Amino acid sequence: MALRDELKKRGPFDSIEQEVGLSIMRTSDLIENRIARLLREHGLTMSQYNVLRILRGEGKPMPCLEVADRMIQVAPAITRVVDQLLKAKLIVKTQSESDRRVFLIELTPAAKRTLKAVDGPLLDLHAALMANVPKKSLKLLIEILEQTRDGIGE
Amino acid sequence: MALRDELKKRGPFDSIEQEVGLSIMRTSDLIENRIARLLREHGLTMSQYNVLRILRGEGKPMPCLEVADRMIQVAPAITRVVDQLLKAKLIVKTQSESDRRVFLIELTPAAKRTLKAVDGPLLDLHAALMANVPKKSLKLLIEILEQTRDGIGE
DNA sequence: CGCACTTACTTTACATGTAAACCATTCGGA
DNA sequence: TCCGAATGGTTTACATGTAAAGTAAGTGCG
Repeated sequence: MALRDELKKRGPFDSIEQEVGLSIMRTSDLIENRIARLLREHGLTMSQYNVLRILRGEGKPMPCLEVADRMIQVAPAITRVVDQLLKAKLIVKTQSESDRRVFLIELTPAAKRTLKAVDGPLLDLHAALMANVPKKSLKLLIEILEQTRDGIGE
Repeated sequence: MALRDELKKRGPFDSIEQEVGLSIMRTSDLIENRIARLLREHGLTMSQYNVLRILRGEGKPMPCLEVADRMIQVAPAITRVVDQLLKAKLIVKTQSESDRRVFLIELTPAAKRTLKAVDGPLLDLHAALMANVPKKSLKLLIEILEQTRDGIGE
């Protein structure tokens, strides 16, 4: 369905650029909702999952802010997510000995199990979300979006 | 820059579908941030602006939930935004006489002035955000994203 | 007529994002 | 060596999104 109808918008868009912007944001929203719902079934929120995923990718303890940096998130947000994950016993936090300002976080075995349980369904979900779009369009989409982001960079 | 580098991701993506999903979400985020910043200069948040914009589009008083519906937002969120806009004297709220459950909201002259002041800069911003992308790609983007959304619909 | 059901909102509780101010620790340089 | 600046985090305050429960006011049907 055309975006204009989805949004029950009366008039036409003011410009094609505006329509593209809204289109990207709307599509993103739909995808996020679906992913969030899947993760919720496993007791995780998006940002909690992201922290765990980054820690797994790294494979060893990481400073909080470095995790935040990879999520392109601001510091206060990480502090809270880390607190939640600590409470859920999905990570452990230790003070670095070489620099006592630094706190390192690390996955617990329980977190690793949870991640493993999420892997398959999440991959399936991504595939399902894009099932309607031919591979060729997907490649094109990646290219155009990358080009778009390059033009936005602050 | 490739998404993988932007996210400082170590390994490759697990699938092209996943990469597209992340790419859409990341691009959306960048756009939203820029728009939010512009609106903030005019004392508005995204959702406040959206409410005002919808009211202007309608041109006459509207029930709260109908506004929420067009924003694809859930009821509680609207209640709060409406409260803020009331406090900022950008809308007025009256109880419908025909159905006393319904509360109608309407723009104040101040809101109309604010909207008018935002129109130009916002249109310029949308154009600037997409300046890097050829018109043809924009049209393609709209098509592919629409196709994507059609495949997601719940 | 009267009671169950729906509708239009509001309230509360929780997760998240942003900005600004605040600690503690470390670093760099006079 | 001592002090101010930079760094790693936390806290607070505010806007937003979601879910769930509650309230007030219509609607429908026996």
